[in-house]
Amino acid sequence: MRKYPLPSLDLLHSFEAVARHRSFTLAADELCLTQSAVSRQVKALEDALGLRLFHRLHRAVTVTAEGQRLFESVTRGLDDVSACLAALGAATKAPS
Amino acid sequence: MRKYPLPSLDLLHSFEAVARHRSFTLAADELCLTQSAVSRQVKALEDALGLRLFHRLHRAVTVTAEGQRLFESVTRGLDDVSACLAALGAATKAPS
DNA sequence: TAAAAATACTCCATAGGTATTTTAT
DNA sequence: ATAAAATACCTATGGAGTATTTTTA
Repeated sequence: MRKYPLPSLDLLHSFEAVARHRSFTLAADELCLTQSAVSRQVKALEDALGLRLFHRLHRAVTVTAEGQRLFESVTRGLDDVSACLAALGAATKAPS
Repeated sequence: MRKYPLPSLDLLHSFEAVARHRSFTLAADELCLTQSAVSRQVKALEDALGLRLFHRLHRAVTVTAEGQRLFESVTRGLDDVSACLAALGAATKAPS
């Protein structure tokens, strides 16, 4: 009886970065990970949700309709939490 | 140049469960983890943020003022993402 | 070709379990 | 004495890196 049947939230964080940059490589830079790791994270998220989130094109990545909806939702959430932490004067060091 | 200097979002998820249940043990049950693991996750989050989030009392756990603010913010975010995923018909299986 | 994503392979850090101790009443 | 959280210790897993392959314009 879990209130939130959610996927790993860390995967959502990576998803958000990819959607924002429209690039796995740039997202990886921001997240201090390799392109390889981000690629697998996004795949893991898509598998967990049973949704395709990105269109992999030749030299571009675009979000699917579902991806766009999720992106907006996650962005709202991260913005909100981020603002909350800033207001609380929380340390802003990156995770691990 | 990371847009969101956020802690591990998975830790926020556990934090939210503990704050809601006011219990590490019950949160652990919900999260399919042990009390031990949840205790360490919350400690890791508090360390990462440099904030004390809970008052550990004798037979009760209560959130601090900062914890309450964060709890409200995280709850909003999780509710929103959760609703979004439900609307998209995403699979609801738990993460790994 | 070239630029970007996917993947095979490997490794090891660390997340989590078990068992125990501590705490507070 | 009890119930809950913290912690020491250990182990296995899976997350991440490197190197390579695939894709497609």
